[in-house]
Amino acid sequence: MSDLESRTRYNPAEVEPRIAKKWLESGIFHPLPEGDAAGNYSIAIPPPNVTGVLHMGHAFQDSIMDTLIRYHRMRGTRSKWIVGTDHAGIATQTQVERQLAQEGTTREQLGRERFEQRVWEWRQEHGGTIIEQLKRLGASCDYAEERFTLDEAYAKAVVKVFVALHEKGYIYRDRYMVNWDPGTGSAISDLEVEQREVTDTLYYVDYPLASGTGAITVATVRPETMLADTAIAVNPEDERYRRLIGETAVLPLVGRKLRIIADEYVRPDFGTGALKITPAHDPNDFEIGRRHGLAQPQVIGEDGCLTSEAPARFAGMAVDEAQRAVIAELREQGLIARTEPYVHDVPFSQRSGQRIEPLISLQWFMGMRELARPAIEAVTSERIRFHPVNHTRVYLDWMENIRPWCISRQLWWGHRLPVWYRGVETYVGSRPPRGEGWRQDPDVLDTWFSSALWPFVTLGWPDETPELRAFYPTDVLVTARDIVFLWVARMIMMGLEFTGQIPFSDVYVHSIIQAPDGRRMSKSLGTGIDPLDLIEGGPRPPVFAAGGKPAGEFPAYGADALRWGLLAMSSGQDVKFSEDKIAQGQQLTNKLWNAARLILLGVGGEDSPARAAAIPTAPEDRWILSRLQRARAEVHSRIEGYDFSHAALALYDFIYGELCDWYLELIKPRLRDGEPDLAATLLYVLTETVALAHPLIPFETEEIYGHIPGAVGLLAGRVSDPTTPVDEQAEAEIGNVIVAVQTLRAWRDTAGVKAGAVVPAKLEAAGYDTTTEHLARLGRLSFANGGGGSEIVATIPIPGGAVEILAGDGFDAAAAQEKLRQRRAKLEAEIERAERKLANERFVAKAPPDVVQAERDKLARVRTELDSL
RNA sequence: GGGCGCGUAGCUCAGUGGGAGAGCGCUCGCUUCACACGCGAGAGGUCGCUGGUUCGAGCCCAGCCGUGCCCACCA
Repeated sequence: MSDLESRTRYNPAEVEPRIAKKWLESGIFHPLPEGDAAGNYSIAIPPPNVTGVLHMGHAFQDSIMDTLIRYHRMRGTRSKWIVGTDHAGIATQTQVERQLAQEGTTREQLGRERFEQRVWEWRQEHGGTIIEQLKRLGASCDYAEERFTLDEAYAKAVVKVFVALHEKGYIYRDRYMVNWDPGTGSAISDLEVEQREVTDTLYYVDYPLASGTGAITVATVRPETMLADTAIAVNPEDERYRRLIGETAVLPLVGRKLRIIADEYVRPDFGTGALKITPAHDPNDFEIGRRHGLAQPQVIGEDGCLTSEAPARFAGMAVDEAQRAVIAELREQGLIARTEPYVHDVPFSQRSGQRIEPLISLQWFMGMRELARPAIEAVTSERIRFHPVNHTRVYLDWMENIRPWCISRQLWWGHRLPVWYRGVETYVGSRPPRGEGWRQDPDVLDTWFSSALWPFVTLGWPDETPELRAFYPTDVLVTARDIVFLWVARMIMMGLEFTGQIPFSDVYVHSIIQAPDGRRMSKSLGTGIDPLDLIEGGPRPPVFAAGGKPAGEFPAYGADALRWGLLAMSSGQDVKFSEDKIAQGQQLTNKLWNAARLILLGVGGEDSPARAAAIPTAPEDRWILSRLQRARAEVHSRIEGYDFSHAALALYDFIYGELCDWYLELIKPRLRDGEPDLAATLLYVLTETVALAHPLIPFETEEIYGHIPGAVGLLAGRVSDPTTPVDEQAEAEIGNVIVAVQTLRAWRDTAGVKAGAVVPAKLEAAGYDTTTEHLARLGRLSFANGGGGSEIVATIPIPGGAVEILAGDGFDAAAAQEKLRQRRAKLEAEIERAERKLANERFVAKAPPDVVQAERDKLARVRTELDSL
């Protein structure tokens, strides 16, 4: 216990690694797969990228999940936090390719097999980083069963799912318009595309009519795609063009004849009302082309260069180069009628940051309509509930308009498609059919395909394992809203399709933590911070230096302070990161540490195990047990309602504002007297306080618990759900003392009474029979018994009456008088207001009776107080 | 274009019908024997604007202003 004596500051740097080690060795985090999911509690972690390092979003999300898991574990529910990492196709491949580039080589030079091996080696080396960081944060995951989305068992499950969905006809191959990402050289899904505002030039280009009677002018921002035009479309209702429908125009630079067609899609009020149709390079034109049976010549290839279908002089040019060349020729021929700057949204790849090149490609798709139906029903029937609820609508809107998912990726790192080709034959299965010459599809699956199976494949599916029975369905999915569609929706669909059960019953969508300047936290913007720098101390980036905080270093706040601060920051909204909240967490841990010191050192080393003293008689003891019970109820219900900021603040208010500010101050004299019943109560209160706080600030509470005489095992594994009586009478008695002491302190301050001076006084108030000594000590008064004769120099109203100050040490009588005068004025104003309100007939008639009664009570109370002055 | 949210003390944010709150910052006072990275006491808000509903509005409704995010195939 020596560190308790010597350390007046809580020292997380020393405590946390030591406690983490104890937890990991204890096996508490690894529940046996017994019972069923209905009786157990489980959460599947959103698997971080295997390449990743912990960022603030993880720290936040993991603090929430750990709070839930620890809370349920301590309530005696078998609780499992499924943990692992995601192979993260594009992200990981990009990282390793970057490394190869530094070595002066490329994946192509290495070849597929050796490249994949390199990635595995890379994973071996760096894949454990984020898991170690989770441990440092105190996350009580089941590390004994860490999963990886490319593990052998996982891969088997992925193949099984692919084959099954193919057999049902949901997975199919098609030549279709896809989002081609020139940066990664792969198709990507709609969800990986983001719109960015771009200023382009809108070119008005004249297409001469074949009849030689003039020209039709079209507007385009992508003149280079005109080389693949196959028609011009106008709105059938557009009077200006009606006579031209069915005629032909001549495609400049190419000479191809273009039919002028009518299509409702064309908006007469935009541009010239005539639209050039390029089925191979624009999603809308693709649809229009299909409707009208147009050819789909492709002039831009997957390499981002013009193909041989473009006129020879353009073939091989990069897209932007081709654009310049096309414009130059059009100008030469006088075919550009005019240009104007044009601001619009353009698709970019979230992966590579490059502008998406829409083109037609042969890819594998997954039809989602059938899978979406039960996933919609699961939410409308409230078998799955979103928190906050307004995400429900967003989910349903997206699901009801769901579109096919392009699942093939032209990458090497990932689950390779279980598809085999020989000539014109295609076979789908885990292994190639008998016979020579079968070649596997080179593509891999979108990473989210395997992620969608996470909650059940991690538990052993497709085998019927005890783990699956014990922990599936999981209870809650904790995530940010940016992957609700990408991941959550797909897990619901896949879970229902393959297990027949919802994968989780609740989805908690938490806030996104932004940098203090309101931008998103991002390493590349310089707006991110490493949570470890807050835990252990580290550089404070300039963006975080604002608000009085100097540039330089973060102090070592410790994991508990970080966790508490993050929870306190959480809300339904996005929130700006607040270092002050972390500091508040540190303040709390320090306060709790010193409260523990006072108690543990105060009760002596004697072996007095914590017990609720029979039924304590001292009002302050009954008060703290009552307040503890209320705090317990409050914190528990906040956790269960996914309201973590209020849980954190309720805990803070109890520890700081009740336990430390009042209870410990009230019992100090008794503590010095070494009263045994008090020791028992103190140890009980301390034990239950650290138990209540443990899910939020696990390290320190575990450390303190270890110092409590008679404490058994680890707090993290302690199961207890005690209740202590709520005691209204004690709450009233001590509540009055608190108000009275605060009033007296305020009076002393303004009256200029020396802070340390004990002032002679007389108590003229009811309700302090059992608490007179408390009032005297904390109010620094000495109550003269009987006597009298002394002059009353001030009267201080307190609940139930007043304290009369007798002539004592010199103080500012004028200031005291002024204080009293102010109080009187305030009381008179309140009386006036209450009287006016009660005189209002409509108020008395229409307001609820209890409100009216409360107003009457208040008026009576205030009148009494005024009279006593 | 559609949808969702936000605008409360200098800063970051609580507060969904009955007399405005927290943390930080600021001011004043305290080396009180758990904690001076502490303790005590204060100052500081026309609750974005306008109108409405109500006995009563920061809270409900409408409009406006400002601001953020999500979805969406108008060249």
